[in-house]
Amino acid sequence: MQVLLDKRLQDLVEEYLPSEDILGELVCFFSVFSDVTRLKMISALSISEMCVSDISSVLGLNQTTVSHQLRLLKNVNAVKCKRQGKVIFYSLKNQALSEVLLKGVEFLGY
Amino acid sequence: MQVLLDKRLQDLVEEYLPSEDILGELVCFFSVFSDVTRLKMISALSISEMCVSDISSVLGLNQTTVSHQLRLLKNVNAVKCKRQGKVIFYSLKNQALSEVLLKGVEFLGY
DNA sequence: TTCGCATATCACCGTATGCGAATATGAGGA
DNA sequence: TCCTCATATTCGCATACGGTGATATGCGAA
Repeated sequence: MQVLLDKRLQDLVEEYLPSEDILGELVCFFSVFSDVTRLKMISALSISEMCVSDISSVLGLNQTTVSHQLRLLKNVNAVKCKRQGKVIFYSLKNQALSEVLLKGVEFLGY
Repeated sequence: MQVLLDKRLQDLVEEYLPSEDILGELVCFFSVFSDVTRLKMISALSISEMCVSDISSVLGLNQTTVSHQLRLLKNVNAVKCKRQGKVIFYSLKNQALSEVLLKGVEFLGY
């Protein structure tokens, strides 16, 4: 195996490569977008806050599935929730989420 | 299960929800960023084109692993390659990749 | 406090994914 | 042609992940 990379480039890579910690956080963040169910949920929530039943109903998903993914989205700080009586409303925590999604659409050329 | 969503919002969601096809492509695209190994490779390639051995060497990854992930990245149009004798150089296909990565970093607050 | 309803958690299953050893391919040089 | 070397592919393994039925939790109403 013949390595062509010169020392200067190797140093550059080592300098700019994010730390293992940050890489892990990035993976968590981008994992949000790497599943069809979550993409649908993000899309829906980018239009309006909704309760679990709303999401479940409008997207035709099992309530358990929605709940499962919402916990995941909450764990990575993608959504926040507020309780209102028996109902819990979820909403996107950050505009950046929609922007990232748009970047993806842009990349695909739509 | 009590659905609170009104008809207008439901229509909006149905209108703006990307088709199953596009959702699938988005998932493929974002999957690029949802693995530490691939993130490292993208980071490295955003600095300079490199051959497989370079990537393998500078990132301390098994050659087989690198090859494996490069194929995946090529399948989703994230990288392109050019052969030069026995060596094959890989590079990012599109600036949007680095931009998306930056959006992620931005979201995390770095 | 007991009931009903919205949501969350648990437990399990099937599948997808990443890795790496062994092996194949394919290009240049002898 | 045959050998070498860079890269790709195959295959099997271990693990992670998504979905879902059964069940738990927590809140409001009665």
